[in-house]
Amino acid sequence: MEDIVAQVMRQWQRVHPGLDTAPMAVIGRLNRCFLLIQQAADAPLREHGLTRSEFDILGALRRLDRELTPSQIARETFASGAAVTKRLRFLEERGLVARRPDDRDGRVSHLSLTGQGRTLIDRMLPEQVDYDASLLAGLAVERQRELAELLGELLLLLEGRPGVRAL
Amino acid sequence: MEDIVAQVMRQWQRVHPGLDTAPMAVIGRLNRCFLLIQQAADAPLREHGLTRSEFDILGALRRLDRELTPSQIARETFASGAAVTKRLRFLEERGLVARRPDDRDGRVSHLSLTGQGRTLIDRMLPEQVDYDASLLAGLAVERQRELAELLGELLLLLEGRPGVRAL
DNA sequence: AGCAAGTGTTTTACTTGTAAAGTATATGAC
DNA sequence: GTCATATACTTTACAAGTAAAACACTTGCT
Repeated sequence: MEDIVAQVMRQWQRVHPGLDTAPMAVIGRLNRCFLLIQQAADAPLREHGLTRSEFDILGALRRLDRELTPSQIARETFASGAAVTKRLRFLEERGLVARRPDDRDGRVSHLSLTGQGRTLIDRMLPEQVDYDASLLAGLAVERQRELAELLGELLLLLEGRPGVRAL
Repeated sequence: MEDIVAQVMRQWQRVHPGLDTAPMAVIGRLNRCFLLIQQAADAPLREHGLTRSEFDILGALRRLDRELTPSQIARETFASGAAVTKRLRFLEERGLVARRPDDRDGRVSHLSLTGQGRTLIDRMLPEQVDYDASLLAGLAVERQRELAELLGELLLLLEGRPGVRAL
């Protein structure tokens, strides 16, 4: 049986016989897997009234286990400053994060999880991981490991480019 | 050297020692690879004044090599009908696709590439494939093949779910 | 024929994200 | 001290997508 990307590659071969479609086999599939996974995995978040991006902010605050400034959050979650501003407003209004001014630098503020925020992320995270695991469940564990390793190689490569960096 | 997702996994391990972070190794990396690739690969499209989604419509018309209705385009490009309507308006205004009414069914129209549209996609496609190839170039060909195969397995699995289907 | 139900497409109202400009504060040269 | 420049963050104006409603037409039942 053939996946949708293999079908698309064959269609291209028919109209452009000379074309080397090999890169599509990786990148097309990666795109398609991403979209299907995202669609599936965002559903449980919606039930808690959060978008993926908001969840990522709570996650960053929890896993780094300390206060973060808006720009640190932007870097950690690979988001623009403007996007972080909006999300923090929402998370503050919902009482999930709290803001504290910096003592020395008036431009900066520090965000932390409230009790409620921490409770929420600690409930959601295992849910999310389990859900992710269920999406992969049809793949043998050894295949999952191979896939993780190959994606790690690729990611390291892509991170080497001009692109964004963490922390 | 460690990729960003491996770092995040270690951070989670520190604050939640019991947590099985293995699913993140696949899904987190897949997400991150997707975002970096998208960011990189969309740049050449912008130079031609197209978004990825508009490019996908031209691509579908080219590779299927026949007229398509808006709903066929929606299915082929995994987009909502509303999104397709907007994109077709833009592509028509730019003279890249042409619309023709159906003889028998007044609700339906048929879209085809104009000469200009076909010239554009035939120029862009090899560019895009080459660009994709360059993103993967740091990975040995054999590793690329393995990655494509594993992603194909995963994709087949994910397509089996309730989700969207092609053609 | 006439109407209920279904299908194909577009429109509307809204959400989310971005780039660029704007605001406020800090830093270093003089 | 004060000014130019840099930094941190927010606001604004806009782009692009969606879900649900609206619209237009077709189909099949009677």
